[in-house]
Amino acid sequence: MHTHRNTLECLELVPLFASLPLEQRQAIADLIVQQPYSKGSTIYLAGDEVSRFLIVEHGQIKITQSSAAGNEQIVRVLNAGEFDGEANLFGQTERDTSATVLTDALVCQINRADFQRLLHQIPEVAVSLLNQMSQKIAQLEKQVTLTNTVDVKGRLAQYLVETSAALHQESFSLPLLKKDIATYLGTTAETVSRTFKELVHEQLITNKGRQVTILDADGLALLI
Amino acid sequence: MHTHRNTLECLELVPLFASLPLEQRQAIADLIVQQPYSKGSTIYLAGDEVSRFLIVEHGQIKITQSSAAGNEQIVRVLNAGEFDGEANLFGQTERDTSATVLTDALVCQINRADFQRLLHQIPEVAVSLLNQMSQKIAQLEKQVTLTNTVDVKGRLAQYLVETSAALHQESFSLPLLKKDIATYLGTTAETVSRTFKELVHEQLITNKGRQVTILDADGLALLI
DNA sequence: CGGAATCTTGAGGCCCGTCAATAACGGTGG
DNA sequence: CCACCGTTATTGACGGGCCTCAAGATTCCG
Repeated sequence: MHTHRNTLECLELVPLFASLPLEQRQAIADLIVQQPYSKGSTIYLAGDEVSRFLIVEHGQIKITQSSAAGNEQIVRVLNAGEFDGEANLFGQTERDTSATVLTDALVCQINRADFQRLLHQIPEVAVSLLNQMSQKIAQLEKQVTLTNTVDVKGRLAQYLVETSAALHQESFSLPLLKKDIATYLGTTAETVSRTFKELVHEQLITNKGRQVTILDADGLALLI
Repeated sequence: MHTHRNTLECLELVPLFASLPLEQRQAIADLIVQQPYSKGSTIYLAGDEVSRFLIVEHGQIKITQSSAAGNEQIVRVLNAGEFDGEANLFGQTERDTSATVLTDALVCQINRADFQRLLHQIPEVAVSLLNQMSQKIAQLEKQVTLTNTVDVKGRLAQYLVETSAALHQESFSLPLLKKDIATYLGTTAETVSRTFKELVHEQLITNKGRQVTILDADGLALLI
């Protein structure tokens, strides 16, 4: 038995399917399994054989990858409406990343075979997915360039501006722990702590605990 | 007038289209325009309005991105059979990267409208493209993790192993200038030079000019 | 052959990673 | 409500990897 109304809601907030006519969305909704995850739980680990496509209905999920030395690196953070697992719809069945739940989350999942059928039956889904994936590629390329050419202060500035934009407010609560911000930026918690202090001292932001306010977005942009 | 046989050849060596039946490949071949580029020439620059999908038939092309400070960063190198420009088939019409020809190259191009039509007419093309793009995403994620968690020596080791594998030989001529290897690895020419010396000293490789021979692939892998 | 680009080598300094210890938080149970 | 504990954050000292600057050597190519 599917909880039909709920899975439809999930589809509606996802850009990937939002443009489809209702009839097609309903057909897709029947393929979806909803699953809640609580904060701190693991959705999958690197090496797992998981061939499901997943969409975040609400909550936040971090996707991490570990180096041979065992260092954890955050590859990206999924927010509501974002998806993961497209690589596992094709050849690759084994995950090379892990997914951990940052805040209580609701996740919609479609299994590999169903999704494959969907791609062939509804070309618009494939085109829409291509569109989303091309954006993801562009964003990853920017991230590569950023970490290779900009110092930690600039990367933190970039992260704060970006986060502020995503939340549509210049005063906000950090969605990640500072130690997670550190691995996302390719640095350490100590350096992040010191860099926050610098930015505060230069009156570009205020920061008390997890609360951040952007005072001078232009000044931050100059650091990037 | 199309040079029918030539454009077909281009399709055949590209994984993106290789699995299609001949009839469909011929239809696609009619949409393709072939263009030769000479070493050092520019295919497009960041900011250009280029809405063409391009496939490398032979030769090498480097895709670069510049930071605000003006530092050039190599995002990736296209070899024969690889493609670029998928982001410009959808919303984004303006390039945010530049493409420069490393060795004399032959490039097949399809314009945006034709390719869009193709995606809707032949679902296999869309699925195949999704597959390729998902691999690109996985590779970019690995690169992000690598540059963030591994030191220059490890990154150079990784680059050499990867290049050796791509060329199917353990003794080869570097496809990139060392200064380009530097920007690809997110470091400087000086550091690359010193690191080569280290690897030679540790008898993991030999290196005379542009010529490199891998002596101990396992030893290199330990550095990653 | 000659000029330009690339590569190498050295010296010096700074960013940032590591180690270590303390402080501040945040959730839990009495 | 507060005491308690584990987690997270801060701060300092120190060292090392790598960037910068500068000069010379080598290669590339017309």
